[in-house]
Amino acid sequence: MERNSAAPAERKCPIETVIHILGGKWKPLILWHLLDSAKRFSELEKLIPEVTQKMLAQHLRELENDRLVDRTVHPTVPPKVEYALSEYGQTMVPVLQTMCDWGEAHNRSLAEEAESAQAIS
Amino acid sequence: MERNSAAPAERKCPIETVIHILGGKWKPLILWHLLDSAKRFSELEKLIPEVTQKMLAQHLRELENDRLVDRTVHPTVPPKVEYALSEYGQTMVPVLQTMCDWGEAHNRSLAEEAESAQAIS
DNA sequence: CCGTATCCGTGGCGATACTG
DNA sequence: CAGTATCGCCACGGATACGG
Repeated sequence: MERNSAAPAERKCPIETVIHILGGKWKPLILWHLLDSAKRFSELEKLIPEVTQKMLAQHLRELENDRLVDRTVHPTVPPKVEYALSEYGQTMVPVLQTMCDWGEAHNRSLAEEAESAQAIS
Repeated sequence: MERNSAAPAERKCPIETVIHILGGKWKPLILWHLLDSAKRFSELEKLIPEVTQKMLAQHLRELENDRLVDRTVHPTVPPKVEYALSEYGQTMVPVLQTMCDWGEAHNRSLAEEAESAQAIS
């Protein structure tokens, strides 16, 4: 591991920090799904069908280490574990939102481009 | 290549799009340095000493393909090439800014944490 | 000065099987 | 249900050398 949490490197631009923290393939998706409410492990698996158990577990660990999500274990049988955006994780919401807005606009402009290209042919 | 530009995958969350576009190791840094003014290839090399020519060239090409930067060739001897944030690239500024702000705040809270840990010992 | 070409190592990620 | 363990691919990225 060692790619997350307390990287000793000096970062000229703080953007690097963000990239580093949600640099996993599924990190943003996971956070996105946790935005509205806490989710169980199996729920996240269903919400993101393409992700493997390994990566889901690994990314959740890293997000937990970075204090962005809280992991709550209910001592029941069968075991029940819930993941929620931590108070600190809430501070990431504007970042997620801004990125999401831009992504939407970008996708729309791509769609328009494809449309006008089709109009030519 | 093939990792950038016109990915056919359906993206549930537009955040994926952003991640995809500035998913390179040096992309955010490059854009960051282009924020205030256009830069030459060699200037960017000096501003980001750790980056290799290969990666700098590769990332600049991808950013150009994604319409985020404009590449201007001055037909002089010796050749002079300038890279600038395109008009479309300007729309990315708020994203960069938000991420940067969060990164700063995060680094600060990490520093405080280290400080209080030191106070104990 | 501004790149491209080639070789190669690292690690992110997937697939599968196993455990408390 | 909620994970861990192990194996292996391959794309990302670094180093070096070469071309316009």
